[in-house]
Amino acid sequence: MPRSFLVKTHSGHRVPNYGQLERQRETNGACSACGGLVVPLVLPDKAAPSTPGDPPRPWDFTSVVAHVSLPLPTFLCNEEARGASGPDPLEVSLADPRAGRAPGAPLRDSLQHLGLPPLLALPTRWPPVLGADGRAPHTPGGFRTPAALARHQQLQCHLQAQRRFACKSCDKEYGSLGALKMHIRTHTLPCLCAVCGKAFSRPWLLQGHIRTHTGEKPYTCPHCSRAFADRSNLRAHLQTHSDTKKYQCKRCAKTFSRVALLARHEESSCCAP
DNA sequence: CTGGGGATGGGGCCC
DNA sequence: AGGGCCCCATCCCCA
Repeated sequence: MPRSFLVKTHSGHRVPNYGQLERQRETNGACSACGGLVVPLVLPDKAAPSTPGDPPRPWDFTSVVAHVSLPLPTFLCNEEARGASGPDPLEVSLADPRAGRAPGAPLRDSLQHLGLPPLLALPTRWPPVLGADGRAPHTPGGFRTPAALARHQQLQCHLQAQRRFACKSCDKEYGSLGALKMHIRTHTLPCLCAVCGKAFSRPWLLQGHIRTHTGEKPYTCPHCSRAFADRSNLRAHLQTHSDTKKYQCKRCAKTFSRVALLARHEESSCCAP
């Protein structure tokens, strides 16, 4: 059996000393070539006695040190992991220090080559050094505990809700950069009328204005054949043909075709109780 | 005072 | 990301 990837065994004490391994990692646990981690790995020990049918016992495993090309996240933030090409948890290479470099074959292939079941066990305590927020370094979206992930997602949700895009020319704020850019055009007025020089914020506003010069009225009322240059004005006109006006006075129940007419009525002329 | 046309502004959505 | 479009709103003016 080719076991050239084995660089350390714990024949004296079957249970690996993770504290020692972690101290080793802190001192020289990073791969000098790619910065990946060198972590303890538990593989079945074919030499250990085992009873068929019995669950494997700790002493049935041999702990080795393996080269992991990327640290494995424990809990992923969906938002941050989306779009990121994170490593397949099984795409882990085993290092052979005697060869001087990682063999390149994924751990899954190595285990299969050895006739071993895929990834019997990764040690439960091989965490990389974690930040104060529980996030594993070099692992976008990776967290050590569900609680750390939940805290992170709650914070991200809060920050997203708080994110506003403010206009520097006035005090308006918007929820997206696109909305802010659209608003900024109302200050810059980049669309100029070639006839009178009047400036507009958007091209279609300029087009509507140009119709005042050309007299074009492309929107025709189907009831009276009256034509309009603006669709909104046609819509307002259509209200005049309607029996039921859209806006109604709450005091006298009189209806109006426009909200402005209703407001004017309520402010000045409505005397009903 | 009322009704309505004309012109324009601006946010949001879709492609 | 940007343009086109929709919809709503507002102001001005006139009959």
